[in-house]
Amino acid sequence: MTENKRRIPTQGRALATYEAILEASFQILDQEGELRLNTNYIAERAGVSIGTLYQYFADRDAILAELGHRHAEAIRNRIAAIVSESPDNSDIRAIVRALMDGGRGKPETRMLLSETLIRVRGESVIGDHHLAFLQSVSKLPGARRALTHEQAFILTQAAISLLRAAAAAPKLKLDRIRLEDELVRLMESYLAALN
Amino acid sequence: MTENKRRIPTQGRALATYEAILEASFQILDQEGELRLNTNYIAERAGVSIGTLYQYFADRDAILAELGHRHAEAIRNRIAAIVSESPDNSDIRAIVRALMDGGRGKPETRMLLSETLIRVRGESVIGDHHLAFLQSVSKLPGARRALTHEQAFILTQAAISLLRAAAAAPKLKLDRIRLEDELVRLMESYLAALN
Amino acid sequence: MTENKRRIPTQGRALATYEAILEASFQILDQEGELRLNTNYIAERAGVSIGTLYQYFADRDAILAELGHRHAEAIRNRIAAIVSESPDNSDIRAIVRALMDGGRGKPETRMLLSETLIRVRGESVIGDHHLAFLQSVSKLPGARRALTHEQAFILTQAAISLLRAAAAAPKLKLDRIRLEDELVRLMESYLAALN
Amino acid sequence: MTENKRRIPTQGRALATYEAILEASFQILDQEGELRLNTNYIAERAGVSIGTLYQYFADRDAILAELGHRHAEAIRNRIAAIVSESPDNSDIRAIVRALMDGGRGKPETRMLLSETLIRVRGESVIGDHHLAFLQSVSKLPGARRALTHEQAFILTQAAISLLRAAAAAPKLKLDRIRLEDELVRLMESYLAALN
DNA sequence: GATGAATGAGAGTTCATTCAT
DNA sequence: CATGAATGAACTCTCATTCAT
Repeated sequence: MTENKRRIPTQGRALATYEAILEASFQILDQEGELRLNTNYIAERAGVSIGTLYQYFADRDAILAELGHRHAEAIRNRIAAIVSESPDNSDIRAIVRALMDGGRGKPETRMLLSETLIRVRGESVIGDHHLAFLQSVSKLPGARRALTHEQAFILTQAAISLLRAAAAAPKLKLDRIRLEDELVRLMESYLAALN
Repeated sequence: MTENKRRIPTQGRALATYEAILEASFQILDQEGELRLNTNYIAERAGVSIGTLYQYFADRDAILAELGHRHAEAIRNRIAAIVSESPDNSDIRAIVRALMDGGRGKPETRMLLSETLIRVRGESVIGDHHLAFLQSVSKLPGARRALTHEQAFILTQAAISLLRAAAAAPKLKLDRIRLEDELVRLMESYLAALN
Repeated sequence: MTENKRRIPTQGRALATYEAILEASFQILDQEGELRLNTNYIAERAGVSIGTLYQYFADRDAILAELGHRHAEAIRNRIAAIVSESPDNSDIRAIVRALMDGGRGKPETRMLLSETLIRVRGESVIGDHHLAFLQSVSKLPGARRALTHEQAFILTQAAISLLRAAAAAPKLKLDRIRLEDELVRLMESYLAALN
Repeated sequence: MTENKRRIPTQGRALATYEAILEASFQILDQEGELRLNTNYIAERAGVSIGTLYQYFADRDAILAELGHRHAEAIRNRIAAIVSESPDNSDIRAIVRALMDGGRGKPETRMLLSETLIRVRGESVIGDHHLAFLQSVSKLPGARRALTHEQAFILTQAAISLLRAAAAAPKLKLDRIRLEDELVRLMESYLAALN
């Protein structure tokens, strides 16, 4: 809110411009990498002038932040959807899968968006994830006790962090299915150990 | 070795210069952040000319890589030392502690160095960590079976990744002791689950 | 056209800037020599920022190329004008004179511009000269037969090359009138020998 | 003599070093192009220290000049040899052939060496060529009269200049045999026209 | 609101040359 | 004589951002 120095438009053409800028940014990020993501190029790809871009976003980071924000929201929605669909069955695997598949773009892009969000918005973001994550986890049979700050951190960040590490090292060619299995194993065993 | 396009000196003055450049780089990174780490400033702080800097390092990344290399080596040495000192007692906690305390600088700096190393040197680095890590872990009672690629990845990267995440969000003010406890718990329970 | 990575402006202020950069470049080249022709100095003399310069020209060579392009065009126009004015009388001397006098600047500068154009744009340029040149030459009484590749090369390059050589050695203090006479003699005798 | 600020060695090891520097320079020029011809690299390839290089050559241009000097000398020797072998038969073709084949290296390299010599030593060089050239030409039946400055220039530079132009535009793929024929035709017809 | 020309600090890098050892 | 570590002026080019129109 206060972080975006510019108004977020809610109507018509202005909204379309706003979205075009974000979409262009995402495309560049996903297709050409972070190095090519500069404001002039974003404006060009979005079909607006650089001046217009700055009418909607205070600076370069604001664009990145919004992109990261939406990415995080997509993941949270996914988790929420999974949980609401089958509240009894909601388990670790569903959450892990949401983390792996949620959002758009290549794993590297998704990683970068998560990173960026943390970098430019700081703590609050992790708080967001905490919320969605813990809400889901707390419904699990094995999560009775109150969690310490550090335990919550592990629960909410372990899978994300490891997926990030995996995305950062594509040369390792980790198998997605097996990785999912191991992440589930990691978290389930940790959850069990907490009780 | 071959990655450094410039000669690594072995004698007197040149070696001192080489070290001065690395030391200055580390100081800047630790005290002023990555943004201020530019080659001109490094040279200035090292008390050498920019030309001298480029006689020892092919480019900016080469400096970062060497710093990361040394950081990783420090951690490996630490792990090796812990294990060799009390081979029977070597346990997960010792390894986690090595990861948390090994190397110099603020957590953020250490994180950045690990990152950088992965970014500029790629896979091989993770391989190095794998080696040191697995050698230690494999001596533990609970690690009998052959590990899959993905399991090894989890074992070697979980603690590192989470420490990285913790370093990236200093605002969370996580307690180091408790975090260590949880990391140990996480890994021990995972190891147990693997058998 | 496609070689200029940056947009060529067609409107007011931008066009003036574009021309100012070219004019400043030409002045520097003509007055201070190629060594002083660096982008910062060009921008300074043109009264624009270095950033502006790079908005219109992809790199230093692009400026030189455009200068060379205009120079070549000036010569071609001159030849065309001479030929169209007195189509019957158009002779070798008119062409040689166009080569000697066409374009602006000192002989050294003109030579350098021709050179540069060839260096950065390659063959196509020579092709352009060929065209203008041969069109003129082919109207002469003594040029009936079809020319081989090598003959056309001699016809189009002999005068240019020798003028270049003359410009490169100002210490020889060659007399322009006499040089013109000899170039005419050279080419007329060659043309005669071709038949 | 006065141009080389350093002594030209005539004995043993020093001479070998001197030659090694020149040879390395030539190799670099011919194989890797002018851009890679920097003093540090020359010293490295010559197997001497940069300091030693500067013991024998006042500056970078001095090396280039000596290379150009030797190149010109090779051509002169060639012409002299051709003429002395068959003084009766010595003709334009022999001279043109000497210009085309004399010296070592690719056409581009030879061209560059000629250029360089002119650039760094100026007029005197052309004088050298004049000498050798005119001596040969004056023995021809068709060159009786005294030549003007400009006529001598044409005679001595036409073939060189055109060969230079040909070397500068390798894309034209001019045929060496045919080009030789045309150069001979050009010069013979000019010589005839002079009488 | 929208435009896009203009800005300019600053980054990385090269290379001829010097001089203490 | 030879070494090679050190120098630093100079250069090209990028990109986030501003502001007059």
